[in-house]
Amino acid sequence: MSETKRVRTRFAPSPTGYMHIGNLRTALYTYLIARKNGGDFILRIEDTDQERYVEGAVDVIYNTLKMTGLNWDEGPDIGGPVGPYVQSERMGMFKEYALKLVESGHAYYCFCDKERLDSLKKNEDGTTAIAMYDRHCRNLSKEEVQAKLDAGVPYVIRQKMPLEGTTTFHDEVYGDITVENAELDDQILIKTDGMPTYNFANVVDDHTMGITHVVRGNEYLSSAPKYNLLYQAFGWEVPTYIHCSPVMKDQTSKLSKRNGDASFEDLLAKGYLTEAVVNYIALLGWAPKGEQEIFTLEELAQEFDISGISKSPAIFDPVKLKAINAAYIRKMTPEEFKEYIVPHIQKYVKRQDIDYTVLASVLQPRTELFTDIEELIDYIDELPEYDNALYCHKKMKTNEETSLEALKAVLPVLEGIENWNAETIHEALFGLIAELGVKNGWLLWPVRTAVSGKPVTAGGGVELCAIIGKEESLARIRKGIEKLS
RNA sequence: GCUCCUAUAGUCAAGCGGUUAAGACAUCGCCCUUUCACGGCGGUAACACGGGUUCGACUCCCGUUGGGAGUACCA
Repeated sequence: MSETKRVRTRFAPSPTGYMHIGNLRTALYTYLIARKNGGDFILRIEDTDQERYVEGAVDVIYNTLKMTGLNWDEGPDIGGPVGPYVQSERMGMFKEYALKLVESGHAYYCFCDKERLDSLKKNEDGTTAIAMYDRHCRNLSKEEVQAKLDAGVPYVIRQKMPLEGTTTFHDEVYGDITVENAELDDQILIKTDGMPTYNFANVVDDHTMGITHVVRGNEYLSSAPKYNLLYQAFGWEVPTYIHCSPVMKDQTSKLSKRNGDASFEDLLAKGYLTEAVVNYIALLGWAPKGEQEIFTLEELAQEFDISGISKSPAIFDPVKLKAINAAYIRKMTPEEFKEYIVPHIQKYVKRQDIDYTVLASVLQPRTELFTDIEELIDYIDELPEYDNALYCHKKMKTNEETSLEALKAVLPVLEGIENWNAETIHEALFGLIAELGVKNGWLLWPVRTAVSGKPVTAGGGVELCAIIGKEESLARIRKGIEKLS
């Protein structure tokens, strides 16, 4: 292992139409490892499966990575020294590499047809047999091979696995893993159509692109020994492997498209901030050294360490995501939050002549997701129907009588305010409180109730009045007085 | 079936043979307070089980059980 070799990582998604959270996490870790080490982050599109190709899927990949800030240094759109970066454009080279392996005795031609292969997978009694190729063509003589080739018999090229001994590979998160070579299937490298299988293309691509750290899901853990053998057969340096455990929906099932919460897009649609999502998934399967949990992407690039990646599957917890989202919202400046929330307020509130600044300020500490705000602002357009019982509050020492008294005292004071805003209202009402020598709640609770008609609101009486304006506030207080009389 | 991986509170997780077994989210209580939040303080809650190894195991080994993955001319 050369210490000075520049770190190069790659994210190699298949364009399947949406960005799975587990995939995005892999992309994030891949990116972070490159950045942490001052290396290159490469994007390679693995589109060799024409059947699964989805229109526009590549854009989803681009857009997601851009939005989350996972900027790539080389990729299909920006090029780079080891292109092309789209696998389907690299097809020409693989067969040559496979032929080299045939020559060196690490691979061989196989002429078995599908029928014969299928028959191997079933026992005479119909039960499923060991799903391994029986190596029928492994020992054909040069002449036999040539004869079949000349006759134009379709073939594949298979990897020739050692029959005995063991193969050990090293993974940065799982450590050394050893398997019996006898367990390894003589996997297909080149298909009948001359195209490489994923397993083969991946190794060749990673090597020719100079990838030093391979980050991927741990579903590849079992194929890693085969990869290693391939690298060795070519005489190539084996990259550093980092296998990540899956992201789960619950104890037994993976996060899936069906659940509607598996993709990055879905999360955004639910109201989550991209920074919060990135922050959360970083934590899902990785633990920072210290106790800080809220990180910007730049901070993550500093803090990230492979040793913090965990081995067991992690369950995606929307509640924790929500808490992190809330932390991001509280971290915004009041101006940022206002800018962010006003468009959402306008989805639910028709009136335009309200004090958005005060409204935003009372909403900010109470908003975890912007989709939560609807019921916090539903009193603005019109006063909800409410029962006089709402005026009774034990702790505030209020009841219908005291409330009537309070509202009657409040009305003229508010009427007298020229410049209607939160400060002047506060000043006026607290002046009245001092004058009457009553508890804050005794006066303010009825105001809040009369103005909102709700038992729970974002903001107190002063803020509510400021938000809905003088005219509307006075009208609602008069209505309250009327109801209580 | 076979092979590989994995196992600390409800969840994410720290821990690398000797700890009062961190922290965060959730939950509960208190304080603050014009409601609810926010904020502050505190509480409940975990080493899956059984064998070893060791003076000593959450930590190492072996099983069992639970969970995940692989076993394609898909990626």
